[in-house]
Formats: sequence, C-alpha cells, structure tokens
Amino acid sequence: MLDLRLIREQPEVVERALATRGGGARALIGRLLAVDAERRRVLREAEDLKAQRNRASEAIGQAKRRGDDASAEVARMREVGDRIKVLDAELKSGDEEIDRLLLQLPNLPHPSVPVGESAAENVEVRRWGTPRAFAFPARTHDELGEALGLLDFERATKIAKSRFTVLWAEAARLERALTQFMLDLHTREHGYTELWVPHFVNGQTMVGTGQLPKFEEQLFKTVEPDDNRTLYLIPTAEVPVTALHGGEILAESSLPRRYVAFTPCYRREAGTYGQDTKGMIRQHQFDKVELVKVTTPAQSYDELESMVQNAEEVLRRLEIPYRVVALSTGDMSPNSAKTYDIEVWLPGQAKYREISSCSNCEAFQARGLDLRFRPAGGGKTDFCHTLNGSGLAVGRTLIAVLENYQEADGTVTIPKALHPYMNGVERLTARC
RNA sequence: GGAGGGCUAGCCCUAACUGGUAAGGCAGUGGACUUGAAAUCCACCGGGGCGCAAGCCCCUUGGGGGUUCGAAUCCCUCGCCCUCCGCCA
Repeated sequence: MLDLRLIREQPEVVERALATRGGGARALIGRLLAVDAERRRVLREAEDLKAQRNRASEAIGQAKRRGDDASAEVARMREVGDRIKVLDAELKSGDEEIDRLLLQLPNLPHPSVPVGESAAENVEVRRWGTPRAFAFPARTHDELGEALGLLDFERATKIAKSRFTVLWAEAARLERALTQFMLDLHTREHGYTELWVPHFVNGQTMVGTGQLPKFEEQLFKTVEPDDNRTLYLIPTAEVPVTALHGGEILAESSLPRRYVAFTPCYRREAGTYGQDTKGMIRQHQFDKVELVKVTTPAQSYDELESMVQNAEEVLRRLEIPYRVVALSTGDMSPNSAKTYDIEVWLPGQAKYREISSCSNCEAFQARGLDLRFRPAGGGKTDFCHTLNGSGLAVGRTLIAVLENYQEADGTVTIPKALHPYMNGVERLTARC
C-alpha cells in the first residue's frame, strides 16, 4: 500500500502519478483525504480525553489509598469513558475505511517508466540472439508435444479440467531438468539462497503482499468452516517469500537478501477465456523458479537491473532468443513501481511471449507486511524495498525449448546446457 | 482429535501487590575515553497526533471484545506455539 502521509501531504502529486494506472485514483484520493481529516479530528479529541482520564485515574487511586472519597471524580470519569468509547469506535471504522481505500490504490510508477495506457506503449530495451531460420514450417509446442506423445492435454482435462497438462516421460524429465538447471545457476553463480516454502498461505499474507483484495478472483482457496481460517494457494512463490520477513526489522548489513524458490503456481485465470486456450501457455498450475530480493531503498534499482540480468542468463545459457521490455504505466501490475518483462521467441507463434516479469515494488509491499530495516548508523527504522522476478517460468521455458529446438522430422534437440540434467538424453523422440 | 502449559520491545532473556497506569538485562548503532582493543560512561535503538521548534500528549503486554474511574493482571472469544496421548506419510 501507499504511504498515507504522502497522499495527505502531496495529493496532487500522487494523483498525477496514478493518472494512467486505471482504477479511478482521483475519487479514491478525495475520499481518503476526507476520511483521514475526520479521523485525525476524532483522534485528537479521543487523545485529549484519554490524557484527562489518565490523570484523573491516578488521582483517584491516590485518594482511595488515603481513604478519601473520590466518588464525584469517578462519576465524572465514567462519562468521559463513555465518550471515549464512542470516539474509539469511530476511529476504528475510519481506520478500516482508510485501509480499504489504500488497498485499492496502485503503486506510484518510477519516473523512468514509460507513460501509457496499455502494452502498446511498452518500450523494448534490448534483444538477444537471432531467431533461427527454419527450412520447414515451424510447429507450435502443442503440435510437437502431442505428436511425440509427450504432452497430454486430453487426459489432463479428463482428470482435472481444461488448462491442465500431463507431461509424459522425457517431457516430465525436461521440466525437472529445467528447474534444476535454473536453481543451480541462481544459487551457485548468482548468489541467491534457495528456499522451500508453503504452497498455502493465510489471508494476512495475501493482503500484505498486495494480492488481496485486488486479485481475489484469481486465487484458489480452501473451504473452511470458519472464514478466517481460509488458506490460499499461492499464485507465485513471490507471495510466501516476500512475506517471509514480514513484521521483522532486518539489519541493514544483512541487505540485500537474495532468495530463490521453486514452487508450482496456482491461478484461476478467470476472465481469460479464449486466450491461449491451446497448449500450455496459460495453465491453472505451472512451475516457476522465483527470484525475490529484499533491499534498502538505495539499493533497489541496481538490484532490479541485476535481477533481470540473472533471469536473462537462463535463456542465454539455453541459447534461446529473447527481448527485454520496459512495461508502461498502464501495463504494470498494481504492486510494481517498475517492471521489465523478458519475452522469449516462440517460432510456432512467430512472436515474443512473456517468460519472466521482474518488478521493483519499492516499499509498497513492505509497508503492508511491516517489513523494515535498521540503518547501519543506528537511528530510525525504514521500510525495505521488495523485488520479485521469474527466473524463469519453467513451463513456458519448456515450450520455448520445444519450439526453438524442433527439427524437420518433429523431434527436438536438447540444449547443451541441459545435458548434465537429462541422463544422457540429447533428443526428444516419439514415445513408444 | 483429547489433555495440559505458554505468548511482554530487536526472531533473545527477565519483572510488575488482593487491578493503581509496564519494563530491567543483553545484543545492536553512534559518541566519549584509549596508541589500539577490552572495560566503563552517555545517547539512540516501537507506532501515532499536535507544534516553526523546544516539547507536550496518546497508543503498544498474541488479535478482538467485555467489566472498571483505571486491565499485562479479572471475564469472554479467536489465533498461534510448546509438551504428552491418540492417529498417521
């Protein structure tokens, strides 16, 4: 969430910054300012009365110890207490409304982010590799995978529903090899600490990381007799890993923290009917190796650049062409202050498609999680910055391998970088 | 699932009468002292409101509610952790 004080002190700055991020920020800010002003008026009155009561109670205690009669003062304080109760109730509802409003506002974009309404205004930052020239019509991964008997969409639909996939034999091994390869790269060469985390988290974690209430309809959740015990399946490892240090005050000397976690991701994909219905581009369950950093404000933009580089390195080692795109204000997710997408070349679609999204959320999540650090020189604590990025989405990487390394006969060559992980298999051929 | 114990600052430890208004140690950071270090001393090391400032005030004992002039303390409720029993990969 945004800093209420910033909205209070510079509402026009916030409003201007959010102009192209959708969601009617103007009206929300107006309402926030009104509720906040009233809340502070009530707060002052309540605090004055509490100060009175504290003094009077002290005096009553002393009087009683002396054996004096204090009944008049007690009666007066009873009325003050009743008034305090009313004011405290008003404060509580004001706080709740402020929270509700704050949770609807997106993050402020960094000044370097291209201003725009949609993906049309995204800016390509760089390209790597040259798409291979095929001497035959390039097939899509689902055509290739089904023909080889390695990707099974029909049976996945039978046992679950659409947007699920069964991987057979060497395709399942390839998924595992890619995962292992990515984790090894990031832990051994990029300095990340590997974490293994819960796939279910509580509501507080979802709110703190900015998933709720905005993305309620995208989340799978458990059915519990008692609503506040509901657990949510993680839509990305970003959620548990970013929330890991919530409520903690970290030593500045321990920052930046660099974490990598492999988990499946579970998403309802509501409202995406008709998009990417063929193949395994968009699934209810997909594997992802996720990079998360917790940094000081001063470090976060350098760390964003290196995180993108770390994610890109996966595709460089696999020798698959890609490009890096800076998302425009209108295309970024609400948590983010700045996002780079990595888009991998898919010959079957003859398009670059998203395979990683790396974001600096600055203090937006840290504020909700109460994630702070203590400056090395002592003094006041401040909120950390949090970053997250896919390093990479494993299923989409598998797709990219299939499509980029396909041969005329429909088989698929395994990239050299994966050979140590494939138990001698160097080519995917039809399953017998 | 059953029984019991617990939750106080910074991922530590520890107080507070038959309810009287909460906190000491340690660690950390900066400073003083020192050739350097240790030891010692001082300050800071939760959140918020008002104020130009100095400062004043409020809140913070797992969360929420109740009783009371006043709650860490009494009552209700929820959560989490630990121990034992049962079951179990």
